[in-house]
Amino acid sequence: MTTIKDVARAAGVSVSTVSHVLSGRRPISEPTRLRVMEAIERLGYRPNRLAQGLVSKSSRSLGLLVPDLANPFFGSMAEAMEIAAHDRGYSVILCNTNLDPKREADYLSMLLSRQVDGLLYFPGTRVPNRALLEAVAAGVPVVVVDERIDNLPGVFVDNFDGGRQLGRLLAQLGHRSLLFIGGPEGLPTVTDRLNGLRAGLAEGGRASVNLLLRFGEYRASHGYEIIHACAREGVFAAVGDERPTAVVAANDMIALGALRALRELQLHVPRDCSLTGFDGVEFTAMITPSLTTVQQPSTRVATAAVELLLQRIEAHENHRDRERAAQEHQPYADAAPVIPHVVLPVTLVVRESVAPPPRN
Amino acid sequence: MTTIKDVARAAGVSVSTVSHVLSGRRPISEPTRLRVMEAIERLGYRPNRLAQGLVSKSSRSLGLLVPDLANPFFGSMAEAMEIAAHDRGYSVILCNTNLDPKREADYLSMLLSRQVDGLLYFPGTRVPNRALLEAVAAGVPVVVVDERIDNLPGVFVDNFDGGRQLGRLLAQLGHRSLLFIGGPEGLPTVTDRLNGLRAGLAEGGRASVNLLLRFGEYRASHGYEIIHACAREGVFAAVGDERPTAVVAANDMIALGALRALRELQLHVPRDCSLTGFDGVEFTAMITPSLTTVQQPSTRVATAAVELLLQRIEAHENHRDRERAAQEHQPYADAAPVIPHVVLPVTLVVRESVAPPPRN
DNA sequence: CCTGGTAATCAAAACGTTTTGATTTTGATA
DNA sequence: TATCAAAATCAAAACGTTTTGATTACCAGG
Repeated sequence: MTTIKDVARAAGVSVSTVSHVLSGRRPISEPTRLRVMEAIERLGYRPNRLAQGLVSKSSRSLGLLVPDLANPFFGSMAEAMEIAAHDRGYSVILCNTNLDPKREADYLSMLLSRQVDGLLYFPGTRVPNRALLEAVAAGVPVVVVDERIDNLPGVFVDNFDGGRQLGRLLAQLGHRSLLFIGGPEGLPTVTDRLNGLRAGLAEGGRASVNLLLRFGEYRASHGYEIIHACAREGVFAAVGDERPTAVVAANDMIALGALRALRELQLHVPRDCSLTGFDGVEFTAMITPSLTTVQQPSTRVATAAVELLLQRIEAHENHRDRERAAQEHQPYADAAPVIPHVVLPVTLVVRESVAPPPRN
Repeated sequence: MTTIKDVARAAGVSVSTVSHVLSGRRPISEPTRLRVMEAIERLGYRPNRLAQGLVSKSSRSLGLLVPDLANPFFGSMAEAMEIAAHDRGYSVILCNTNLDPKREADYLSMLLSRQVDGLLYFPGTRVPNRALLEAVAAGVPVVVVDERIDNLPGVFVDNFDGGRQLGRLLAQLGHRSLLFIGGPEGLPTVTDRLNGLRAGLAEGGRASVNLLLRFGEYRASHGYEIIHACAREGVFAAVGDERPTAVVAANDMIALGALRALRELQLHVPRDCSLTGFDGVEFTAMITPSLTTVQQPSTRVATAAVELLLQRIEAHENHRDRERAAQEHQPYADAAPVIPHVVLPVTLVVRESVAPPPRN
């Protein structure tokens, strides 16, 4: 490894001069600058970020905690976030939590050890992770994404509105009996989408709709099993308003599994039963039938999250500096601790998987 | 931040004693050990990995360069790799190359700055990236995954065999005219799968098969467009052995797009045309019709890649140490520079998307 | 009762940077 | 020509660790 010392020696200047050439924090004469640059080039010098981080107390990296990268929703989110972070000079340390609180705690500790400047966190469970709250208490800037946690800053989509648009659509088509397959019960995304759905159905003129609720995981297998379980219970053999004529899945993966199961039950989508998803991942446009879903602006969500996190990081650093400068007196209490929640709009994408209910 | 110094002071011992308690490299008396541990606990001390890395010259982190996380194939690979790395005490820095050589070079430089111990690299183009080769030349251990690069160590699946199994299957079903939709022309995975396909067809008794070749990108849109383009050229209107009765896609994404297009052309899969994919990502089991594909053991590939990389890293470190110890004489030339290539087996998964060709 | 090895501890150097105070040089102004 | 500020440079401290002699205390073997 060639170090800044080697460069200094090669250029015949002091170490600090090389540093100043690189950072531009102090004026350097043109001839010296050129000599230094030449030496850097010639020796292939690359500053050691560990050393930089040690003195600057900032690693210029973010921790990304995500439940399940195999899910393309999280995949594209992670991709967009990494790109946004890279654009602003930050690296991303990937952590696969698998929704396991133990793993999360483990990762959090590692990330703090690595002096990350901030955390991008996808919650996957209802109760906020203890270790996360400790990290927040320890002063690490955090932005929560996708799933709301009340007193933490975050970026989300308007899940209620998405649900409402679905509800209106289905009501207008004439559906009076729905099966809602949620993710984990009580999770804000699930609850908001469901409440939105109810509101939309009401707006669509269906005052009283038969709404069957099931909860579980955000996975294809869950959608698949719920449908089969319902079938075993005779749900789809019922008549009149007892029989659901549409399945509303809380996300696209669940819908995918449900679609598979419906097909195995010889229920044609959308002829015998409509189906909707949520998130709008790429494959929903490609499958047969193409899936009616609510599209999240994933890139915008990801960018907004990184943006917000970097803002917080800067604020945090300034705060620390100010504290250090004026440690003897507290001139004014901290400004109102507003917790920013960015909410982005969603778009209903109507595709082949919905139709009026069968009449019989 | 509480540092090792604070702990030392609190426990009434020297800094090096604390370090030895933590590392176990020198004996420490039980009472002292307990006092130190208590202080660590009480102060919530967490060693600063930047500082550790600076002195140990190892950041205990790996760079992961992946073309496109939105693709669930790469998503699950990345997930499995991160988990394997984490299990062995390494963190993963995520880099989204998007197949852009400029971005790759950029990331590589950043990763070297960050003193990563090794690189996990998914090549996406035929010509190996210049910057990557420079990194290798600079002595950074690299393991290439999925796509072969001849003189770099790597982990791959038996693409030829996968192609062959598909060929045998289709030949046995009676197909005599196929459309192969590849990824980028010349890419080893594409070529191997195609050559395997040919071999399989021959083995299956179809000495001469009409094989129409198209190349492009590993994306759904590519499969979609190729099918439509072929239709415009009248490929599917041809008669006899001119008309392909099966479409072999070089991966699942292409197959997904092709399926969509075939459906738009009113060609039923598999009645009018069979279809196969490659990789075996989760959704292939869920779509309609479920997709016949070649399953990669992604977790095993990922684990093997991490394993191999860590081996190389250790070897590299020992090598450096030995060099330093015995710098005056070269006792023996380096052992034969064997480039390990781990090849893992694939599994043909036959599902609904294939059938005998229509007879007419 | 000495000898030597090991256990236990400490002090100091090193890792590669940035930052800061001090010093010298330069150029313009009075 | 003397003065002063700004420009240009350097030396040294600091960041939080690990590693490595060096030192002391202890105990067993002769």
